[in-house]
Amino acid sequence: MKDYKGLRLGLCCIFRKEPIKFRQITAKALLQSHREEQLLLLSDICLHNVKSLQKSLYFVAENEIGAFRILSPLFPRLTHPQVGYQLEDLPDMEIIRNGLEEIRSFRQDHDIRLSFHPDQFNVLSSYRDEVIRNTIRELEYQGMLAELVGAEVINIHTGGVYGDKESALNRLQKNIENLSDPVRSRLTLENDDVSYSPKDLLPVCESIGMPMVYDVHHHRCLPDGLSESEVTERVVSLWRSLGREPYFHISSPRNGWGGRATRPHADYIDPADFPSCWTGMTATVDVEAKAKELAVIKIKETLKS
DNA sequence: GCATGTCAAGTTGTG
DNA sequence: CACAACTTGACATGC
Repeated sequence: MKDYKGLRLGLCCIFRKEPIKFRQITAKALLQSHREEQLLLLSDICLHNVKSLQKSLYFVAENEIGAFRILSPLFPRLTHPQVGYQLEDLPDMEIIRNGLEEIRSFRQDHDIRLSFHPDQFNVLSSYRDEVIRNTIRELEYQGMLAELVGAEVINIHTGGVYGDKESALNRLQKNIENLSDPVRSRLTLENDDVSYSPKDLLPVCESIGMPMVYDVHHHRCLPDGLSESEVTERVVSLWRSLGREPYFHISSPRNGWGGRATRPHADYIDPADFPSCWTGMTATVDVEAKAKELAVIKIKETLKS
């Protein structure tokens, strides 16, 4: 049984070199077939993706990577209004469920931290009922999956401001209260690079006991007067007060810090971008870099020396 | 084979 | 005002 003390690095969703692929399908493609055929196709893809997730965890364990972010469309189009489905509808449902259970126990035995990061369409601060409804449906799907595979975190961004941040944050809090327990207990808020900084989110998170995922790259794109070590300290005590391990994100800009286009992610992490106050800490750091597993392994080596 | 356009969904900032 | 960016890629189509 692996037990991570100190920094635990996380891999996000997919691989660059390692031959582990996830399959996809669009609603448009599905709509060309009848329901029975759709479900056969979807079953194939879901089964393939569950096997790929198993392989991902084997790779992660072998390379002493401590966390893995599961890509959102693991079960593609599950909540789509026209072609959506339930696990029970899939012909291979039993093998799929067994696969998910195997993932859950492997994760536990190897102390691998699993997370979800729902897409940008999930906005709990929206003033539109339809957006909220769709968001909740998607979050509930990810919550159900999180239960099945033993994932601990469902991390989202706050979303829009709509010209009035305070009202938006109030709507966010109200909508969070109405989530089911599997979702609410896993939900985390991440600071973004255009609207919500740690200074905006920390008071909310601290008041409702919601952990905050600290993305230091976003913080550098959207400075708020708080220093990185100040934010780190508050984020850490927030997670610890909930008895959980803190969660950070790191990435490097593809085009350097000088120009305007700092947002796109680079292939690797520049060690100089890694906050010095994080080293030696017991925490998880997801590595958001385009070279994926290669970037995680590389920064891991660098941090060791 | 390989290059290219398309994919459910929201919001913001840029050109 | 259209479009890219966001965590980004995979797939279908056409040459």
